[in-house]
Amino acid sequence: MMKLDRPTIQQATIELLNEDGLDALSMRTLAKKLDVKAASLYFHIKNKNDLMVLISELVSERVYERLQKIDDADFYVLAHIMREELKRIQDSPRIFEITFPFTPFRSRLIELALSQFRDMGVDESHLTMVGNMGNNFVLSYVSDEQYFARVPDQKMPANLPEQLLSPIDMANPDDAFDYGLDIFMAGVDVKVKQAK
Amino acid sequence: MMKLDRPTIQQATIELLNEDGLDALSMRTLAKKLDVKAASLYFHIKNKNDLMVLISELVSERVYERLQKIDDADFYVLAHIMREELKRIQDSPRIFEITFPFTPFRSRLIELALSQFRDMGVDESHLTMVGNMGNNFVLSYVSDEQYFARVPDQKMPANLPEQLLSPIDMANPDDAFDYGLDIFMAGVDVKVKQAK
DNA sequence: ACCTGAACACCGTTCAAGT
DNA sequence: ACCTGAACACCGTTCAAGT
Repeated sequence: MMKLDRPTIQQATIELLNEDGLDALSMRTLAKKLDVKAASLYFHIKNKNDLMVLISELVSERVYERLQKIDDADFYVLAHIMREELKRIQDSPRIFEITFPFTPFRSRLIELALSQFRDMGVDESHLTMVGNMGNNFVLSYVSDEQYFARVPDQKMPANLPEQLLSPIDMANPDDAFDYGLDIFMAGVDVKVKQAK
Repeated sequence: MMKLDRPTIQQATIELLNEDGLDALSMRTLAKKLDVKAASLYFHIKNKNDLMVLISELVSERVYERLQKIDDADFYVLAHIMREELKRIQDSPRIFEITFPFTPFRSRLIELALSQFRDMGVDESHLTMVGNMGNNFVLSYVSDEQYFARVPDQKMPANLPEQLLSPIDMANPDDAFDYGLDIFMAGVDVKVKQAK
């Protein structure tokens, strides 16, 4: 029916991810969704890893484009936009974790974050550490959000100390994200001032 | 030859991980290493996920036992010991990420970390957030360490801005870890004082 | 009690062959 | 140029059958 091309494959991949998650995504299920045979996909994409990179690049591009429209965006802004775009695709944080990080748009985001930290006063020798840490914070946070949104409450252990971890206080996930981001940014600030 | 039991399987799994990594670990390769057929493994363990949990529990137990011997261990100590034990098994951070977190020893570690943060003055409503963040920091850090130790330098892009990211400044990975941990702990401190 | 042969229902990927 | 049938070399898991 529909002509098969990379954007179509990309779109179907995202739909499949949002329906059943990364573990259910195979070249065969993807082909079935597109009413095509698995082998056909290989005419348009090199392999499955390529497909994963395509997704991480799409997310990175969306984040990058949104940031272009904002003047003087700091890491607070970057982190919030990144989280929003990651949340649009189920398991996208895991995809970021398993793919090679230095693809075009993702590299630009890294450069951007690094320049933001440089502006905060972080010295060169610690820049990549801080950049990685900021990146990992956002990825892990959204990964946890998506994980606990899927794990049914019953599977949570009932004998936890004072019910502390039940739904991982995802009651106010937005506040919790801001709180964590504050911790990170305040910590960076302290270290910058210490160095002076 | 050797009698097959859970500890033997556990040991072989760790050796296989340290030789070829998680992606190369299959029930069949594991069986081959033990001079046994894949089906035999299922007499001793429920399934592959069970095996992954076994590994995460082993690491957690080692961390827990070491912490028991230290009086007044704070999160600095916990994080350092956790990193050391994670580093002993290739891809163990990824195993932590894909397995259910509330297993016996791992739960104890979580409780321990939470009580450490409580002692620092973190209030109940933010405890799990801070606990998750500390946990994610250590896991992501070791994951990155192991990742960049395996990716050959040639695969790194040559056109990065000022060579900033080349070996991800893994020149002094220990200092970088301390720096990141300082950021986190200092940030927590700031937020605690803010709340007062 | 412990192990295996054989099978089932999947994978990712390749490639000659079709249109 | 684009798609497919068929195959290859793998997976995790089950289970009747063997000892």
